[in-house]
Amino acid sequence: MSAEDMPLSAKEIYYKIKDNNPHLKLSTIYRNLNVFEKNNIVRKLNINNVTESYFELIKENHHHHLICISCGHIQDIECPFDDYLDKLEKKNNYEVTDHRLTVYGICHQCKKDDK
Amino acid sequence: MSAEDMPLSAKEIYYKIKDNNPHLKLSTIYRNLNVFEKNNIVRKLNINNVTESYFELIKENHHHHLICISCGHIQDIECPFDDYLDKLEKKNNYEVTDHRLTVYGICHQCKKDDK
DNA sequence: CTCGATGCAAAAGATTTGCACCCGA
DNA sequence: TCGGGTGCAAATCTTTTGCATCGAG
Repeated sequence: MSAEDMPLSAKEIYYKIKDNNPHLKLSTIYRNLNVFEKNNIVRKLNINNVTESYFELIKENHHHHLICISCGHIQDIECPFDDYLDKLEKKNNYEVTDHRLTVYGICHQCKKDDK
Repeated sequence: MSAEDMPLSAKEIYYKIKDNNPHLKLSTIYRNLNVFEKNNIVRKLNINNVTESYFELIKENHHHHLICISCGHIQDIECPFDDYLDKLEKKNNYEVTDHRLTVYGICHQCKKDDK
């Protein structure tokens, strides 16, 4: 798996790899992705109204996603939370382990194209 | 569908309804949920590491979710965003249409039970 | 009777799994 | 030779769909 910018679905990875590894099957990709996920190398993302899962390399910098509902483009956004999660944790008597923020919208390009 | 507190999966709805409506099939439930979703009566949720979709009634108050990864309990949390999304919109030249925040953790009860 | 809702069974699509095989250490 | 990784095919699970039927108006 290369240092891809954008998260990819298993099938996208499959087609991307196909040329160089014509024999690599989709099941193998899923198998490896699962191993990677268990070892915190990739993270699985679920996107609204999209049936397949997407996978992204876990980078050093914690971030979230801004997704164009028109073209499907995904970009990273900074985590806006400072002490919010600590407060939430205390307020609800939870031990917070993870959080996901996903913002959906229409990107600049798609706004233009739509006109 | 009753005024359920917690989001339910199609199957959970199915079993919940079964006693009173023994003939109602899962496919019908999916069909109705899809209609409800199109008409903004229910919202479909994707939860990390959970394969089925969950459905919640759309309430007046905009909110997000705090989910216990141990027992699966889901509770509403307030939306912490004030002008953040406006800024994000401008900064990225997006037209923001939706956003989801999901916080995962271990609830008080599960923390206790684990000991 | 007519139309929309539902039952029913099969299809579709994503993901997983069992088993056999192959290849490198 | 051994063990892990992969191919392959089938299974599994969720969700959707086509078609026939049922029932309220």
